[in-house]
Amino acid sequence: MTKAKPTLATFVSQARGNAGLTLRAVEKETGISNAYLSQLEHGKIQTPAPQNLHKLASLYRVPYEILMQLAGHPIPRPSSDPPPQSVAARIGSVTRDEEDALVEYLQFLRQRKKGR
Amino acid sequence: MTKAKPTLATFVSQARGNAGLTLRAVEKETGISNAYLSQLEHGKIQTPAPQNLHKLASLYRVPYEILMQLAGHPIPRPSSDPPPQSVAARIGSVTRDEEDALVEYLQFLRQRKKGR
DNA sequence: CAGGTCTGCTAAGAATACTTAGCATGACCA
DNA sequence: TGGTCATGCTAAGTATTCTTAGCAGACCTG
Repeated sequence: MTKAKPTLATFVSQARGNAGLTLRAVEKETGISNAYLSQLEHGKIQTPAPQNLHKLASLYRVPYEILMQLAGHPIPRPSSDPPPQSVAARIGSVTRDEEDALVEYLQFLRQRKKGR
Repeated sequence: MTKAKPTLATFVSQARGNAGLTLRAVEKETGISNAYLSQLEHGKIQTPAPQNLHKLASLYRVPYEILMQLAGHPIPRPSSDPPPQSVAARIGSVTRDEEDALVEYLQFLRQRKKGR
């Protein structure tokens, strides 16, 4: 019952194994050097670029989101973001129309400041 | 009425303007150095880390996805092809770790669908 | 003016993603 | 045996993100 969470390294390594591809085959397909792929599968890379994760995801046919998550990258969610602290304090909770008006006002302030 | 397609630099710069924040205020909130923010707003940074884009997105109250897109990072396709059938076809031979990851992914999908 | 603070900017350095070059092992074949 | 290839790995170098340190101008206040 080991629910050991997979690391990015092990996940990518096993995914390649399942696909039955060699490092150099992956290199040929993705343009990512086999040396780098080896390092990646040995956990020596902390945060690979999303671009590369995407290439590997489509090649291995695994969800891109999972690689992103395992890499520690924030995943773009359709759900809205929580209210930001400092800005929230500045503008409080407002309707969308009020927010638009406030944005205009802030732009005006900034513009005037620049004019000086 | 010509809506010029914004670069990441201009977008982030204007977003900060709209929020009425200084570079150092953003630094204080996000932990990203003001020097780097300045470079970012002048187009001297090509692909900022998603982690940093996420911080800026929530602070400026702009969609994270937009920043990702402007930065050239691949974004997960909304719901067009959530479960890759190639993996499903292979499920009989996946490892336990991969199975766990798949379960996580399905939970993520359900939650997202529920979210909005 | 003199001194202080706030703003944005840049030069230089540190950290690290990623590549190039090449080594070691093993399989296959004459 | 000897040769050639395929495979994975590592050392060293390059490129780029991100930080630290500090400068220059604008705005105050005395």
